[in-house]
Amino acid sequence: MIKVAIVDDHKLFRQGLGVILASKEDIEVVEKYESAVHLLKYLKHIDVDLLLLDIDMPELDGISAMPKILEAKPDVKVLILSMHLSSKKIQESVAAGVNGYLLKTSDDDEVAQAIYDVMDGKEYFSKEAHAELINSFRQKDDPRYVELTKREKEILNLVCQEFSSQEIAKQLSISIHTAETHRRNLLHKTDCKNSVGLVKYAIENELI
Amino acid sequence: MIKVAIVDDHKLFRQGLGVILASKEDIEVVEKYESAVHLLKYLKHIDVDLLLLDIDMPELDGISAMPKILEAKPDVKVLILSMHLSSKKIQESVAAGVNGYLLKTSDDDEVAQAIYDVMDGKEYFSKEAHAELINSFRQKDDPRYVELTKREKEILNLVCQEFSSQEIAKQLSISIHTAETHRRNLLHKTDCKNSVGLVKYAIENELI
DNA sequence: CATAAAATCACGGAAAATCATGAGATGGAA
DNA sequence: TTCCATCTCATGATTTTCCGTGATTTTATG
Repeated sequence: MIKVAIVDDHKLFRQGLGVILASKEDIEVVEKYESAVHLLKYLKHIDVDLLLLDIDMPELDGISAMPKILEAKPDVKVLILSMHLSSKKIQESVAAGVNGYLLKTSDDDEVAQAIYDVMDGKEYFSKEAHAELINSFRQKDDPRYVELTKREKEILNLVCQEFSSQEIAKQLSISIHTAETHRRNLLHKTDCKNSVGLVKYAIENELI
Repeated sequence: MIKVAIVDDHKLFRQGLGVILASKEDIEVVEKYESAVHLLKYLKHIDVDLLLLDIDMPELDGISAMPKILEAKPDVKVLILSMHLSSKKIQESVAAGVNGYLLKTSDDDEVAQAIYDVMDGKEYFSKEAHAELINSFRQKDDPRYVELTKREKEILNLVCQEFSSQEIAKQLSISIHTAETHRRNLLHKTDCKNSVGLVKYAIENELI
């Protein structure tokens, strides 16, 4: 029997998925947690083979929790089960060390298949996740696409908090000229006309 | 038996909730639909007492579908089952004629109770939904809260499209002074420091 | 019609953002 | 070590935004 734990803040979803998986051969739902924080509290002391992990959760999201999850239980397999079809989320998930990525639009058979695959040492990414990744690579070939540097993201964040360049400079202990240079570079890189565009860019790309 | 249909784009959720509700006395899950569009296609010809309706769905969201739902089946009861705890959504739902509002964080017992209540001719709003509504009323009593005028929303839209006051004035064939006055008033009304705040306000309040 | 709300226009000035350009310092990768 | 990206700082100019204030016209509504 594969021992599975479900981590999702929607109780109805936890309950429903639990019932569905319980009817599968070889799969046993041993635990359910309403948040990554709850999971981490008990993870070390429970016997579990695989986690079905949601991303959107209060306090601590699934991806951010990955380092601590792997620290507490290095051998546990992790399947992301998210509603988001976003290349950024998928990439972050992979970088964080998950073994697969599924959508909540999938059905019980796909979840079961993913669990079997992952427990077999393979990876499992849903068809949609795959397509989304491929698509995002195309975008990267787009000359408009550019990565922002760490510092630029930092400045962007402060801009989005309605701080002026002067205030940003003060907070980061840099010259206002530097802050303004970063803003200028941000405008160029993102191909925006003004800070209004920057906010929208930041929101669209989930940088804030 | 109460005949219930589930409308949600997450198949896992539909399946899970279906299994859970099937185990309840007096409740029979007769149909499941992956979108409001699918529901509307068949609604007229099926025998159903109550809909468990999600809000976030591709093509047509649950709230926007309400007029057509009630047109196709005026006597059907509708329970919103959403992940969003947003006073705006709740208000829109009520205005659209739903009989209750539940969160996906609730459990099977609450859903069942809500179904019984609604079929009894009562309404059912979860504790959280209630609290959120009360809270939003407080905000309305807050002197900071003000409705934006039609023209202001128009200007806000253009601001959010990265237009300068000059360009806005040109597009609307008004003086730049007028455009600036509107922007000034927008900043005051929304209690923002600069246009960056305006964009965020517009996005949060779904004005763009 | 009267009153209020909304939309319009205007002036002057301070602050901030945007643009063009150049250049030194740093730290990591080839 | 050389090279490159990043981060840093700077000057000078122009445009845009933001603020305070006040006023007229238009529109909606009781």
